[in-house]
Order: sequence, then C-alpha cells, then structure tokens
Amino acid sequence: MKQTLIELLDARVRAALNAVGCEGAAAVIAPSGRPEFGDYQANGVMGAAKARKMNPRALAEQVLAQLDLAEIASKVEIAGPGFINITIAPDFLAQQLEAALADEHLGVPQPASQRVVVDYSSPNLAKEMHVGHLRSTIIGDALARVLRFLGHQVIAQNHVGDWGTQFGMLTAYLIEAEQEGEVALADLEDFYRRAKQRFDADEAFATRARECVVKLQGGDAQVNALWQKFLDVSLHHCESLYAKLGVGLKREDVRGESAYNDDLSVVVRDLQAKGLAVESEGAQVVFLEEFKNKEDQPQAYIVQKQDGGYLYSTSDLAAVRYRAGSLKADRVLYVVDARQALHFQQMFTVARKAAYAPESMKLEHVGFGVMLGEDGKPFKTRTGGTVKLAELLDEAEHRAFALVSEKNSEMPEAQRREIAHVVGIGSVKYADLSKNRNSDYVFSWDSMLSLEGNSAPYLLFAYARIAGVFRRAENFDAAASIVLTEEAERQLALALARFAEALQTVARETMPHFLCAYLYELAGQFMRFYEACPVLKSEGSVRESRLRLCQLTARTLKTGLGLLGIETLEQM
RNA sequence: CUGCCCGUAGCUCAACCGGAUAGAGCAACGGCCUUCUAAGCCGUAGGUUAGGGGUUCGAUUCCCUUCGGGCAGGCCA
Repeated sequence: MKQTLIELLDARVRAALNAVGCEGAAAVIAPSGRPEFGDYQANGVMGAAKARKMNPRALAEQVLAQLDLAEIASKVEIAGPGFINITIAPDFLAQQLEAALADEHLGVPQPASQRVVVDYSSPNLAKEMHVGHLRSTIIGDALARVLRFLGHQVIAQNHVGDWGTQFGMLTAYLIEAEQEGEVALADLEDFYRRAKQRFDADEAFATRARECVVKLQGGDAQVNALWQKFLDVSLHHCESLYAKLGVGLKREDVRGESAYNDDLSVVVRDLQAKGLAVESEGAQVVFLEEFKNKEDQPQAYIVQKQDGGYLYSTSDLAAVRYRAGSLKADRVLYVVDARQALHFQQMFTVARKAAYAPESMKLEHVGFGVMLGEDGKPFKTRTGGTVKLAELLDEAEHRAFALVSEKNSEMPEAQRREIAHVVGIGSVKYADLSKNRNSDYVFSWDSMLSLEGNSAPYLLFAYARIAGVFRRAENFDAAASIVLTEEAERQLALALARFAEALQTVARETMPHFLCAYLYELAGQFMRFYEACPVLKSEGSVRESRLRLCQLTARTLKTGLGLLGIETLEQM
C-alpha cells in the first residue's frame, strides 16, 4: 500500500512510543527546516514526556532504542530537548522515486474517496465577469483538481446568480432592444448599465421590469425564453473565460439560484413547521442565539422578506438540502469571498438545526480576501470602475508577449504567442494561488510577470530546461535505477518524495498555496541539481540515473502545475 | 456596540493543528555563461514578528489587553 514518508515515519515512531509505554501518543512528524537537523523530525516525544511527567531526553533515548528505521533512515539522533532527527537513506529515497516513476499517480496514495461538492466561481450572470470572480474561480478549480487527484469524487457546482429582480429589468430591456433591432448582448456590461439607467429614469419601464419578474417566476413563456437567451449569452461569456483560464467548469456544473426556485417556499414552510422560522416585522426569520445583533439580541436570519420574496439565505439552504439529499455529499466547500463568512456561519447553523445537513456532512466556507491595487486600495481601473476579467487576461498575455519577444527575438511569432499565453495566464493564476487565501493581496504586474523569483515563469522554466535535456538525450534507459550520491541529487530526491504530502496538506487545509510553495521548492532543488550535476555530459549509470531524476521532476512539475490549472511549455 | 480576518526585512509574501538560529522573492551590493536554456546559480546586507502582559522546557503560532487596517451584522448578494 502506498503511503507518504510522513505516514511511514509516523507509524514507526508511534510503534516505538507504544513499545515504551506511551500508548496513543502522537509522533508529530514534521520536515525539519535545516539540513543539519536531518530531513524530518519527530516532536511527539516531548508532548508524551510532558503528559507523563517524564524527562523528555530520557524518554527520547528509550524511544530511539525501540525505533526501527533500519531500511529507511541513514541517521537517527536525538537533539535539543528531545527531538528525534531523521535523515532518510539515499537508497530508500531512490527506491521511493523508482516506485513513483512506475506509477501513473506518481506514488500518491488515493485513500477511500469522499463525495466532495466544491461550490466555486458562481458569477452573477447579469453582468460581465470582473476580477472579483478570479479568486473563487481559480482557487476552487485548484482544490477540485487536487481532491480529484487524491481519489475523491468531486462534484463541481457553479452556483451562478441567474435569478432575482435584476433579471426582470434585463428581460424587459431585452424586449425593447429586440424591437429596436439592436445587437444588444454583445457587451453585457454595457447592456446592464443601459438597462439600469432606463430602470432608474423611466417609471413606466421600471413597472414593466417588475412585471417581468412576476412573469418570469410565474413561468411566462415569452419572458422565460428571453431570460434563457440572456443566460445562454452570459454563460458563453463565462465559458470563454474559463477556456482561456484553463478552468474545468462545464455547463453541467452550473446549478444556479433559479434551480432552487421551487424549493424556496418548501424550505420556509418546513422551517416554520420545525419551529425555527417565525414572523418578525412582517418577515420570516430564524432567530439564532449563537449570534448577537447590534442590540445584543439573538441575530435574525431572514428567509423570507416582508413582500414575500426570498433571499440568497433561502436558496443557500435549499442548496444544502440538495447537496445532502441528491448529491449525497460528505463534504461541501464554499469557495466564496471572506466577507460572507458570517452569512455562512449562520446558514450552516440553520442547516444543522433544520437537519438539512447531517452531522456527517462537513460544511466549510473557503473564504478569501480581496484583490488590492498597488496603492493598497481595492483593485480598480484608473477611472474607478471594476476591472473586467477578460481585459485583465488580455493584458497579461500582452505583457507576456512583449517579454517573450524580448527574450527570443528570433522565435516564430506563433510560438511566441503560445508561450505568452501560458506564461501570461499562468502568472496571473500563480500569483493568486501562491498566497495564503485568507488575506487580501496586492496585485502587481511587475512582481507577477517579473522574470525571476517565486513566480509561474520560474516553474515553467525549470520544466522547459528538463524538456531541453530530453530533446538532446538521444537515448536513455527508462528502467535505469536511481543512485543518489551528490547532496544536490539527494535534496532533489527528497523534494520529489514529498509531493503526496503537499497534496494532502492542500486538501486538508483547502489551501492551494501549499502546493505552490512545494513546487517552488522542488523547482529550486532542481535548479541547484542542474547547476551542480551535469546530466548529458556524465556517463554510464550516472547519466541514466540523473535522466531518471529529470524525468520524475518533469512529471511532478507538470502534474503539480496541472493541479493548479497551469499549463507547461516544452520550450521558452 | 458585537463578531470575523489581518499587522512578519524598504516592498510583495512564507513559516505545515507550539519546536531548535523566523525563511523566500523583489529592490541594493559582489561573484558565475568557449561546458545540458543566465527567465538560472552562488554570496553579502537587511528583523525587538505592531506594543505590552500571560500560559511553558519552548510562542510569529495559544489566552488577555492596547494601537492600527479591512470586513460583516433585519428584508442586496
């Protein structure tokens, strides 16, 4: 059975702890930050010693005597107050890498799978996608890919905004625009703006817009057809951006607010029947003792407005019911702006109370901060408008093209365009994914597309270098064994052996930046190896072994970048 | 008023449920291309982790508090 190095060490150290009478003590294995402290350290001894009022150093001695790492470690020693430092044996590492090379999944374990719903992207279809939708879209996509790779059954849900009063306004305006023979929907943003202007300025139009909402919800054929037409155009727009971004969302993943329309009244009646929802100031609300409002009273979670209309708080509850009941989810990830944190906490609370979400189904809000401009304020255009996502991506490709052309003036334009696409889009995504999603982050063209450092081009360059090696290697032995003699080789090997750990951390913490950090570390180790250890110029088994290391590095980089939704290049 | 997130090198960010000397990149300075792609590598310099208490063998991490920034809190999403 496949397992990660950490799992392996964890099991061995726990066994040793058991053997000396510390049943149930955690091993606490962590990569050690410094070479002089070995590759991994077991820190659990100190915790166990504390719990049993023992001398940690003495306990470490006992554990060490029982610890069997014969074929795994080349050195095991006690250091400091009671750390056990472990250095992995080169032969064992080599064996791990060979196993990974022989495995389609690069040796990554695929545990019993869960059904995981990932709710992400979820744009408002009334308008064009803007930069605010970028984070949800790519963070969600990366998480979906990683979870899938780890063997989980991922159900993507694009909970688009396709319902509500604004669609009455839009269909009403569409009726007029059609009559005037306009090609109205070419620019969604413009269309929305003109409709809104009309709505605000013309009372008669506003009335027709409200009538359209009623007709829409009542199933009126004409209004529904127009609404469908609008959605289709808007979804096409989204899909073109998904394609450009390399995001895997499909039309069948779309299940918008409108899909829950028929359930809304059911949910409210059910909440009333369960004694959760009560009338308050004409609205139907669920009072939550767990949250206080401004008057220090229980917070009201509104599920139906005074005028009888429903809110997103209602459709979110309907969606939970669907995800538990029809999708049979074990875990649901909501990749949504951190500003909605309170809403999700409350919604989860209501969903639990109403038994829409069984205790066994985990609900997690995967929040993220906003994108800021270089001035530290929300990222806007010079005139203060929202930046369209399409424009941002075009700009990224433009800048990347200039950069590529500067580096490779003699390269055919078509190839430079291809490289610019991968570098440009990859840079935008990587710049975002490489940061801890919890905090706001500063969007900077310079640091993003800069030639150096922790950026997409660095990783892509590492991959392209390996591709270059294989272009020149006329033959190589794909069954050659790996031998790690140089320290640079061993460090690269160690990084390669940690791929699965990185992925598991990403899945557990729902933090894609751990994968970025891992890939950056791996690429760095490869660069050092590349400088220190000639591949094609060495001979015999050394050459073959190094080619195998290159091969696994390339596959790991390509796979890892692929999980982030970033393409690779054979040449750049 | 209440709650959540954040504050780490000049700048942008890390630090894996508490671990050893807080790490990278940019910017600055100094080296390395007749040898597999220099979008690279090596080195130097840069820190009272916002301030103050506490918990303990050990705190950027946990608790309390002050300051500063962002966000949310009854009919928008």
